[in-house]
Amino acid sequence: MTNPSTDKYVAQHQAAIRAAAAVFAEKGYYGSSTRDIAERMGIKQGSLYYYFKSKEAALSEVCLFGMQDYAERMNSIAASDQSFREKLVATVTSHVTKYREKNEALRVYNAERLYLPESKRRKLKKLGSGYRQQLEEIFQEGVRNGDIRQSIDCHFAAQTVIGMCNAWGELIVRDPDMDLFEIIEKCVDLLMNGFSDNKKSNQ
Amino acid sequence: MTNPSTDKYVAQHQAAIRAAAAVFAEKGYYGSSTRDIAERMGIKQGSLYYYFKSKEAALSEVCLFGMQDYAERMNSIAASDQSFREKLVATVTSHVTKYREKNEALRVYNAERLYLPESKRRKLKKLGSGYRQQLEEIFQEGVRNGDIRQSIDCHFAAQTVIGMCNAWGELIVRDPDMDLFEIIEKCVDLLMNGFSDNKKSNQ
DNA sequence: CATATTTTCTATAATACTATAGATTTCTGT
DNA sequence: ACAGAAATCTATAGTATTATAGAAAATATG
Repeated sequence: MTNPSTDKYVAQHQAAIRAAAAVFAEKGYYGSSTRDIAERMGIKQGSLYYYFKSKEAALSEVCLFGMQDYAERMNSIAASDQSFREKLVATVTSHVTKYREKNEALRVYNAERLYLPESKRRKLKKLGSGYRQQLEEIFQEGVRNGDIRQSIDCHFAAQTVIGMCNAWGELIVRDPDMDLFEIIEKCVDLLMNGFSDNKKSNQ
Repeated sequence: MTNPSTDKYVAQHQAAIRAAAAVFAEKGYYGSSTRDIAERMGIKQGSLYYYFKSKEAALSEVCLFGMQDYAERMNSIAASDQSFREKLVATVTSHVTKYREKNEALRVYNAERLYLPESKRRKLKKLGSGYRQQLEEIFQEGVRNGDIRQSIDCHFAAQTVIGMCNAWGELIVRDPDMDLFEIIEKCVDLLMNGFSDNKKSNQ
Protein backbone atom coordinates (compact mmCIF):
# COMPACT_ATOMS: atom_id res chain seq x y z
CA MET A 1 0.00 0.00 0.00
CA THR A 2 2.86 2.36 0.77
CA ASN A 3 5.30 3.30 -1.96
CA PRO A 4 8.51 1.27 -2.16
CA SER A 5 11.66 3.23 -2.76
CA THR A 6 13.70 0.82 -4.78
CA ASP A 7 15.83 2.09 -7.64
CA LYS A 8 13.39 0.70 -10.13
CA TYR A 9 10.39 2.32 -8.51
CA VAL A 10 12.04 5.72 -8.49
CA ALA A 11 13.14 5.37 -12.09
CA GLN A 12 9.73 4.21 -13.31
CA HIS A 13 8.01 6.91 -11.31
CA GLN A 14 10.14 9.48 -13.09
CA ALA A 15 9.39 7.81 -16.41
CA ALA A 16 5.70 7.98 -15.58
CA ILE A 17 5.91 11.70 -14.90
CA ARG A 18 7.71 12.29 -18.17
CA ALA A 19 5.24 10.16 -20.10
CA ALA A 20 2.31 11.98 -18.52
CA ALA A 21 3.93 15.32 -19.31
CA ALA A 22 4.36 14.41 -22.96
CA VAL A 23 0.81 13.15 -23.34
CA PHE A 24 -0.78 16.04 -21.43
CA ALA A 25 1.25 18.54 -23.43
CA GLU A 26 0.05 17.05 -26.69
CA LYS A 27 -3.59 16.35 -25.97
CA GLY A 28 -4.42 18.34 -22.86
CA TYR A 29 -5.41 16.88 -19.53
CA TYR A 30 -8.95 15.85 -20.36
CA GLY A 31 -7.99 14.84 -23.88
CA SER A 32 -5.49 12.31 -22.54
CA SER A 33 -6.36 8.92 -21.15
CA THR A 34 -4.45 6.91 -18.59
CA ARG A 35 -4.09 4.30 -21.32
CA ASP A 36 -2.21 6.86 -23.50
CA ILE A 37 0.23 7.52 -20.68
CA ALA A 38 0.75 3.88 -19.84
CA GLU A 39 1.27 2.93 -23.46
CA ARG A 40 3.93 5.58 -23.83
CA MET A 41 5.77 3.95 -20.91
CA GLY A 42 5.28 0.50 -22.39
CA ILE A 43 3.08 -0.77 -19.59
CA LYS A 44 -0.66 -1.51 -19.37
CA GLN A 45 -3.28 1.01 -18.30
CA GLY A 46 -3.98 -0.59 -14.95
CA SER A 47 -0.30 -0.76 -14.03
CA LEU A 48 -0.03 2.99 -14.15
CA TYR A 49 -1.89 3.16 -10.86
CA TYR A 50 1.10 1.57 -9.22
CA TYR A 51 2.84 4.92 -9.77
CA PHE A 52 -0.03 7.43 -9.60
CA LYS A 53 -2.84 7.42 -7.10
CA SER A 54 -5.11 8.99 -9.71
CA LYS A 55 -5.05 10.81 -13.02
CA GLU A 56 -5.33 14.08 -11.16
CA ALA A 57 -2.31 13.17 -9.04
CA ALA A 58 -0.41 12.62 -12.27
CA LEU A 59 -1.26 16.14 -13.43
CA SER A 60 -0.26 17.53 -10.09
CA GLU A 61 3.11 15.79 -10.15
CA VAL A 62 3.79 16.84 -13.71
CA CYS A 63 3.08 20.49 -12.94
CA LEU A 64 5.25 20.39 -9.85
CA PHE A 65 8.08 18.72 -11.72
CA GLY A 66 7.93 21.27 -14.54
CA MET A 67 7.88 24.24 -12.25
CA GLN A 68 10.54 23.09 -9.82
CA ASP A 69 13.29 22.72 -12.35
CA TYR A 70 12.26 26.04 -13.78
CA ALA A 71 12.29 27.86 -10.45
CA GLU A 72 15.71 26.44 -9.61
CA ARG A 73 17.28 28.08 -12.63
CA MET A 74 15.79 31.40 -11.61
CA ASN A 75 17.28 30.98 -8.15
CA SER A 76 20.77 30.76 -9.53
CA ILE A 77 20.23 33.66 -11.91
CA ALA A 78 18.90 35.90 -9.14
CA ALA A 79 21.77 34.93 -6.84
CA SER A 80 24.48 35.58 -9.44
CA ASP A 81 26.39 38.86 -9.59
CA GLN A 82 25.68 39.65 -13.21
CA SER A 83 24.50 43.02 -14.47
CA PHE A 84 20.80 43.74 -14.91
CA ARG A 85 21.00 43.22 -18.63
CA GLU A 86 22.88 39.96 -18.23
CA LYS A 87 20.30 38.71 -15.78
CA LEU A 88 17.53 39.62 -18.17
CA VAL A 89 19.28 37.76 -20.99
CA ALA A 90 19.81 34.76 -18.73
CA THR A 91 16.17 34.75 -17.70
CA VAL A 92 14.81 34.91 -21.21
CA THR A 93 17.35 32.35 -22.41
CA SER A 94 16.58 29.92 -19.61
CA HIS A 95 12.88 30.30 -20.20
CA VAL A 96 12.65 29.86 -23.95
CA THR A 97 15.41 27.26 -24.04
CA LYS A 98 13.22 25.12 -21.80
CA TYR A 99 10.63 25.12 -24.54
CA ARG A 100 13.12 24.18 -27.23
CA GLU A 101 14.24 21.31 -25.03
CA LYS A 102 10.62 20.22 -25.24
CA ASN A 103 10.08 20.63 -21.56
CA GLU A 104 6.56 19.34 -21.77
CA ALA A 105 6.08 19.57 -18.04
CA LEU A 106 6.45 23.34 -18.12
CA ARG A 107 3.92 23.62 -20.94
CA VAL A 108 1.52 21.48 -18.97
CA TYR A 109 2.02 23.69 -15.94
CA ASN A 110 1.12 26.74 -18.01
CA ALA A 111 -1.83 25.28 -19.87
CA GLU A 112 -3.42 22.71 -17.58
CA ARG A 113 -2.73 23.61 -13.96
CA LEU A 114 -6.07 25.39 -13.65
CA TYR A 115 -7.83 22.04 -13.86
CA LEU A 116 -6.38 21.09 -10.50
CA PRO A 117 -8.51 21.72 -7.41
CA GLU A 118 -7.51 24.69 -5.29
CA SER A 119 -5.96 22.49 -2.62
CA LYS A 120 -3.49 20.89 -5.00
CA ARG A 121 -2.76 24.20 -6.64
CA ARG A 122 -1.48 25.91 -3.53
CA LYS A 123 2.03 24.49 -3.67
CA LEU A 124 2.23 25.36 -7.36
CA LYS A 125 1.08 28.89 -6.73
CA LYS A 126 3.85 29.32 -4.22
CA LEU A 127 6.50 28.14 -6.66
CA GLY A 128 5.07 30.30 -9.42
CA SER A 129 4.85 33.46 -7.44
CA GLY A 130 8.29 32.78 -5.99
CA TYR A 131 9.60 32.73 -9.52
CA ARG A 132 7.86 35.96 -10.41
CA GLN A 133 8.99 37.62 -7.22
CA GLN A 134 12.63 36.83 -7.84
CA LEU A 135 12.32 38.33 -11.28
CA GLU A 136 10.65 41.34 -9.72
CA GLU A 137 13.60 41.77 -7.40
CA ILE A 138 15.97 41.75 -10.33
CA PHE A 139 13.99 44.67 -11.70
CA GLN A 140 14.04 46.47 -8.35
CA GLU A 141 17.79 46.09 -8.23
CA GLY A 142 17.94 47.40 -11.78
CA VAL A 143 16.02 50.49 -10.75
CA ARG A 144 18.26 51.07 -7.72
CA ASN A 145 21.39 50.75 -9.82
CA GLY A 146 20.05 53.11 -12.47
CA ASP A 147 20.13 50.41 -15.14
CA ILE A 148 16.47 50.99 -15.88
CA ARG A 149 14.00 53.81 -15.48
CA GLN A 150 12.67 54.83 -12.06
CA SER A 151 9.14 54.75 -13.44
CA ILE A 152 9.18 51.05 -14.21
CA ASP A 153 6.50 49.07 -12.38
CA CYS A 154 8.52 46.02 -11.38
CA HIS A 155 5.52 43.77 -10.87
CA PHE A 156 4.17 44.65 -14.29
CA ALA A 157 7.61 44.21 -15.83
CA ALA A 158 8.14 40.73 -14.37
CA GLN A 159 4.69 39.58 -15.40
CA THR A 160 5.24 40.89 -18.90
CA VAL A 161 8.60 39.20 -19.36
CA ILE A 162 7.12 35.88 -18.24
CA GLY A 163 4.17 36.27 -20.59
CA MET A 164 6.41 37.18 -23.50
CA CYS A 165 8.67 34.19 -22.87
CA ASN A 166 5.72 31.82 -22.71
CA ALA A 167 4.27 33.22 -25.91
CA TRP A 168 7.54 32.83 -27.80
CA GLY A 169 8.10 29.46 -26.17
CA GLU A 170 4.90 28.14 -27.69
CA LEU A 171 5.80 29.52 -31.10
CA ILE A 172 9.20 27.89 -30.85
CA VAL A 173 7.70 24.50 -30.03
CA ARG A 174 5.53 24.64 -33.13
CA ASP A 175 8.33 25.74 -35.44
CA PRO A 176 11.58 23.87 -34.76
CA ASP A 177 13.46 25.82 -37.43
CA MET A 178 13.35 29.11 -35.58
CA ASP A 179 16.67 30.57 -34.52
CA LEU A 180 16.47 30.61 -30.76
CA PHE A 181 19.25 33.08 -30.14
CA GLU A 182 17.95 35.53 -32.69
CA ILE A 183 14.63 35.55 -30.88
CA ILE A 184 16.22 35.93 -27.48
CA GLU A 185 18.30 38.85 -28.71
CA LYS A 186 15.30 40.56 -30.24
CA CYS A 187 13.21 40.06 -27.13
CA VAL A 188 15.88 41.59 -24.93
CA ASP A 189 16.49 44.45 -27.34
CA LEU A 190 12.78 45.22 -27.43
CA LEU A 191 12.45 44.98 -23.66
CA MET A 192 15.43 47.26 -23.08
CA ASN A 193 14.95 49.81 -25.84
CA GLY A 194 11.43 49.58 -27.21
CA PHE A 195 10.42 50.30 -30.76
CA SER A 196 11.02 54.02 -30.78
CA ASP A 197 14.06 55.71 -32.18
CA ASN A 198 14.81 58.40 -29.60
CA LYS A 199 17.84 56.97 -27.88
CA LYS A 200 21.15 58.56 -27.02
CA SER A 201 22.86 55.22 -27.41
CA ASN A 202 21.84 51.65 -26.81
CA GLN A 203 24.81 50.08 -25.15
CA MET B 1 -32.08 17.59 -42.87
CA THR B 2 -31.06 21.01 -44.14
CA ASN B 3 -30.88 23.92 -41.70
CA PRO B 4 -33.94 26.14 -41.45
CA SER B 5 -33.26 29.86 -41.41
CA THR B 6 -36.05 31.12 -39.25
CA ASP B 7 -35.38 33.93 -36.80
CA LYS B 8 -35.51 31.50 -33.93
CA TYR B 9 -33.05 29.11 -35.52
CA VAL B 10 -30.54 31.86 -36.15
CA ALA B 11 -30.93 33.19 -32.62
CA GLN B 12 -30.60 29.78 -30.98
CA HIS B 13 -27.65 28.92 -33.18
CA GLN B 14 -25.93 32.05 -31.93
CA ALA B 15 -26.89 31.17 -28.37
CA ALA B 16 -25.42 27.71 -28.91
CA ILE B 17 -22.13 29.18 -30.09
CA ARG B 18 -21.97 31.48 -27.08
CA ALA B 19 -22.83 28.66 -24.69
CA ALA B 20 -20.20 26.42 -26.24
CA ALA B 21 -17.66 29.24 -26.03
CA ALA B 22 -18.33 29.76 -22.34
CA VAL B 23 -18.12 26.08 -21.51
CA PHE B 24 -15.03 25.42 -23.63
CA ALA B 25 -13.31 28.47 -22.15
CA GLU B 26 -13.95 27.23 -18.65
CA LYS B 27 -13.28 23.51 -18.96
CA GLY B 28 -11.40 23.09 -22.21
CA TYR B 29 -12.68 21.21 -25.25
CA TYR B 30 -12.22 17.68 -23.99
CA GLY B 31 -13.19 18.65 -20.47
CA SER B 32 -16.58 19.85 -21.68
CA SER B 33 -19.51 17.62 -22.53
CA THR B 34 -22.30 18.33 -24.97
CA ARG B 35 -24.59 18.05 -21.95
CA ASP B 36 -22.77 21.00 -20.29
CA ILE B 37 -23.33 23.13 -23.37
CA ALA B 38 -26.96 22.17 -23.77
CA GLU B 39 -27.70 22.76 -20.10
CA ARG B 40 -26.24 26.24 -20.30
CA MET B 41 -28.69 26.97 -23.11
CA GLY B 42 -31.56 25.43 -21.18
CA ILE B 43 -32.13 22.56 -23.60
CA LYS B 44 -31.41 18.83 -23.42
CA GLN B 45 -28.20 17.20 -24.57
CA GLY B 46 -29.69 15.54 -27.64
CA SER B 47 -31.32 18.77 -28.81
CA LEU B 48 -27.95 20.41 -29.20
CA TYR B 49 -27.43 18.36 -32.34
CA TYR B 50 -30.17 20.35 -33.98
CA TYR B 51 -27.67 23.22 -34.01
CA PHE B 52 -24.30 21.48 -34.29
CA LYS B 53 -23.47 18.56 -36.53
CA SER B 54 -20.92 17.37 -33.95
CA LYS B 55 -18.97 18.52 -30.93
CA GLU B 56 -16.01 19.23 -33.17
CA ALA B 57 -18.20 21.42 -35.40
CA ALA B 58 -19.13 23.37 -32.28
CA LEU B 59 -15.46 24.02 -31.52
CA SER B 60 -14.86 25.04 -35.09
CA GLU B 61 -17.74 27.51 -35.08
CA VAL B 62 -16.71 28.98 -31.74
CA CYS B 63 -13.16 29.58 -32.94
CA LEU B 64 -14.33 31.14 -36.15
CA PHE B 65 -16.78 33.38 -34.31
CA GLY B 66 -14.12 34.52 -31.85
CA MET B 67 -11.57 35.28 -34.49
CA GLN B 68 -13.85 37.03 -36.95
CA ASP B 69 -15.00 39.74 -34.63
CA TYR B 70 -11.41 40.19 -33.56
CA ALA B 71 -10.05 40.46 -37.06
CA GLU B 72 -12.71 42.98 -38.01
CA ARG B 73 -11.53 45.42 -35.37
CA MET B 74 -8.00 45.13 -36.67
CA ASN B 75 -9.25 45.91 -40.16
CA SER B 76 -10.66 49.23 -39.08
CA ILE B 77 -7.59 50.10 -37.05
CA ALA B 78 -5.26 49.37 -39.93
CA ALA B 79 -7.42 51.35 -42.34
CA SER B 80 -7.63 54.41 -40.08
CA ASP B 81 -5.34 57.40 -40.51
CA GLN B 82 -4.02 57.49 -36.96
CA SER B 83 -0.36 57.81 -36.04
CA PHE B 84 1.73 54.72 -35.37
CA ARG B 85 1.48 55.17 -31.65
CA GLU B 86 -2.27 55.66 -31.80
CA LYS B 87 -2.64 52.51 -33.85
CA LEU B 88 -0.55 50.59 -31.36
CA VAL B 89 -2.68 51.86 -28.49
CA ALA B 90 -5.84 50.98 -30.40
CA THR B 91 -4.56 47.47 -31.12
CA VAL B 92 -3.59 46.72 -27.54
CA THR B 93 -6.82 48.27 -26.26
CA SER B 94 -9.00 46.32 -28.65
CA HIS B 95 -7.19 43.12 -27.81
CA VAL B 96 -7.20 43.21 -24.02
CA THR B 97 -10.64 44.82 -23.85
CA LYS B 98 -11.96 41.72 -25.59
CA TYR B 99 -10.75 39.66 -22.68
CA ARG B 100 -12.32 41.95 -20.11
CA GLU B 101 -15.60 41.66 -22.02
CA LYS B 102 -15.19 37.97 -21.36
CA ASN B 103 -14.92 37.15 -25.00
CA GLU B 104 -14.75 33.47 -24.33
CA ALA B 105 -14.67 32.63 -28.01
CA LEU B 106 -11.34 34.36 -28.43
CA ARG B 107 -9.88 32.49 -25.50
CA VAL B 108 -11.11 29.24 -26.95
CA TYR B 109 -9.53 30.14 -30.28
CA ASN B 110 -6.20 30.69 -28.56
CA ALA B 111 -6.26 27.67 -26.29
CA GLU B 112 -8.23 24.96 -28.09
CA ARG B 113 -7.98 25.47 -31.83
CA LEU B 114 -5.10 23.02 -32.11
CA TYR B 115 -7.50 20.19 -31.33
CA LEU B 116 -9.23 20.76 -34.66
CA PRO B 117 -8.09 18.64 -37.60
CA GLU B 118 -5.93 20.40 -40.18
CA SER B 119 -8.79 20.69 -42.67
CA LYS B 120 -10.98 22.68 -40.29
CA ARG B 121 -8.07 24.77 -39.15
CA ARG B 122 -7.24 26.19 -42.54
CA LYS B 123 -9.88 28.91 -42.51
CA LEU B 124 -8.82 29.87 -38.99
CA LYS B 125 -5.19 30.04 -39.96
CA LYS B 126 -6.06 32.45 -42.74
CA LEU B 127 -7.92 34.76 -40.39
CA GLY B 128 -5.15 34.58 -37.81
CA SER B 129 -2.32 35.30 -40.16
CA GLY B 130 -4.39 38.04 -41.79
CA TYR B 131 -4.61 39.67 -38.39
CA ARG B 132 -0.90 39.35 -37.79
CA GLN B 133 -0.07 40.63 -41.24
CA GLN B 134 -2.13 43.76 -40.81
CA LEU B 135 -0.32 44.46 -37.58
CA GLU B 136 2.94 43.82 -39.36
CA GLU B 137 2.03 46.42 -41.96
CA ILE B 138 1.35 48.95 -39.25
CA PHE B 139 4.91 48.39 -38.10
CA GLN B 140 6.27 48.68 -41.63
CA GLU B 141 4.48 51.98 -42.03
CA GLY B 142 5.93 53.05 -38.70
CA VAL B 143 9.43 52.28 -39.95
CA ARG B 144 8.84 54.18 -43.20
CA ASN B 145 7.54 57.23 -41.34
CA GLY B 146 10.43 57.19 -38.89
CA ASP B 147 8.15 56.59 -35.93
CA ILE B 148 10.13 53.53 -34.97
CA ARG B 149 13.64 52.24 -35.49
CA GLN B 150 14.79 50.97 -38.88
CA SER B 151 16.18 47.87 -37.24
CA ILE B 152 12.81 46.62 -36.00
CA ASP B 153 11.86 43.19 -37.35
CA CYS B 154 8.20 43.80 -38.11
CA HIS B 155 7.22 40.16 -38.10
CA PHE B 156 8.83 39.65 -34.72
CA ALA B 157 7.24 42.84 -33.43
CA ALA B 158 3.73 41.87 -34.47
CA GLN B 159 4.06 38.39 -33.03
CA THR B 160 5.35 39.82 -29.76
CA VAL B 161 2.56 42.34 -29.39
CA ILE B 162 -0.03 39.62 -29.96
CA GLY B 163 1.65 37.33 -27.44
CA MET B 164 1.89 40.10 -24.87
CA CYS B 165 -1.78 41.02 -25.30
CA ASN B 166 -2.86 37.40 -24.92
CA ALA B 167 -0.74 36.97 -21.81
CA TRP B 168 -2.18 40.07 -20.17
CA GLY B 169 -5.65 39.15 -21.39
CA GLU B 170 -5.52 35.89 -19.48
CA LEU B 171 -4.29 37.66 -16.35
CA ILE B 172 -7.12 40.17 -16.67
CA VAL B 173 -9.73 37.45 -16.93
CA ARG B 174 -8.52 35.88 -13.70
CA ASP B 175 -8.39 39.16 -11.80
CA PRO B 176 -11.41 41.36 -12.49
CA ASP B 177 -10.10 44.15 -10.28
CA MET B 178 -7.18 45.04 -12.48
CA ASP B 179 -7.18 48.49 -14.00
CA LEU B 180 -7.39 47.87 -17.71
CA PHE B 181 -6.21 51.26 -18.87
CA GLU B 182 -3.26 51.29 -16.55
CA ILE B 183 -2.13 48.01 -18.05
CA ILE B 184 -2.68 49.18 -21.61
CA GLU B 185 -0.67 52.32 -20.92
CA LYS B 186 2.18 50.39 -19.37
CA CYS B 187 2.25 47.90 -22.21
CA VAL B 188 2.45 50.64 -24.80
CA ASP B 189 5.06 52.54 -22.83
CA LEU B 190 7.18 49.43 -22.52
CA LEU B 191 6.77 48.57 -26.19
CA MET B 192 7.69 52.08 -27.30
CA ASN B 193 10.45 52.93 -24.84
CA GLY B 194 11.69 49.77 -23.16
CA PHE B 195 13.04 49.53 -19.67
CA SER B 196 16.22 51.46 -20.16
CA ASP B 197 16.75 55.06 -19.25
CA ASN B 198 18.71 56.46 -22.17
CA LYS B 199 16.07 58.55 -23.91
CA LYS B 200 16.19 62.09 -25.24
CA SER B 201 12.49 62.40 -24.54
CA ASN B 202 9.56 60.08 -24.64
CA GLN B 203 6.85 62.04 -26.34
C1' DC C 1 16.85 -23.21 -4.43
C1' DA C 2 13.01 -21.37 -1.79
C1' DT C 3 10.68 -17.57 -0.15
C1' DA C 4 9.35 -12.84 0.14
C1' DT C 5 8.85 -8.56 -2.24
C1' DT C 6 8.17 -5.81 -6.12
C1' DT C 7 6.27 -5.02 -10.45
C1' DT C 8 3.08 -5.87 -14.05
C1' DC C 9 -0.99 -7.97 -15.98
C1' DT C 10 -5.95 -9.32 -16.66
C1' DA C 11 -10.53 -8.59 -15.88
C1' DT C 12 -14.14 -5.83 -14.57
C1' DA C 13 -17.43 -2.59 -12.07
C1' DA C 14 -19.25 1.70 -12.44
C1' DT C 15 -19.83 5.51 -14.98
C1' DA C 16 -19.84 8.97 -18.67
C1' DC C 17 -19.85 10.47 -23.29
C1' DT C 18 -21.25 11.25 -28.43
C1' DA C 19 -24.46 10.77 -31.80
C1' DT C 20 -28.86 9.09 -33.77
C1' DA C 21 -33.82 7.85 -34.35
C1' DG C 22 -38.27 8.62 -33.67
C1' DA C 23 -41.91 10.60 -30.72
C1' DT C 24 -43.78 14.88 -28.95
C1' DT C 25 -44.56 19.61 -28.37
C1' DT C 26 -44.60 24.29 -30.05
C1' DC C 27 -45.09 27.58 -33.53
C1' DT C 28 -46.90 29.74 -38.11
C1' DG C 29 -49.81 30.82 -41.67
C1' DT C 30 -54.28 30.40 -43.59
C1' DA D 1 -59.02 25.55 -35.70
C1' DC D 2 -56.09 22.88 -38.74
C1' DA D 3 -52.04 21.36 -41.40
C1' DG D 4 -47.45 21.48 -41.94
C1' DA D 5 -43.00 22.89 -40.35
C1' DA D 6 -39.80 23.77 -36.67
C1' DA D 7 -37.91 22.86 -32.26
C1' DT D 8 -37.29 19.99 -28.47
C1' DC D 9 -37.52 15.72 -25.93
C1' DT D 10 -36.80 10.74 -24.63
C1' DA D 11 -34.45 6.72 -25.09
C1' DT D 12 -30.66 4.24 -26.40
C1' DA D 13 -26.69 1.97 -29.05
C1' DG D 14 -22.07 1.88 -28.95
C1' DT D 15 -18.01 3.06 -27.06
C1' DA D 16 -14.45 4.88 -23.85
C1' DT D 17 -12.83 6.01 -19.39
C1' DT D 18 -11.14 5.74 -14.39
C1' DA D 19 -10.07 3.04 -10.73
C1' DT D 20 -9.78 -1.41 -8.16
C1' DA D 21 -8.95 -6.35 -6.98
C1' DG D 22 -6.56 -10.25 -7.36
C1' DA D 23 -3.56 -13.31 -10.22
C1' DA D 24 0.84 -13.82 -12.41
C1' DA D 25 5.48 -12.80 -13.48
C1' DA D 26 9.84 -10.86 -12.34
C1' DT D 27 13.28 -9.76 -9.08
C1' DA D 28 15.72 -9.77 -4.80
C1' DT D 29 17.16 -12.10 -0.43
C1' DG D 30 18.68 -15.50 2.63
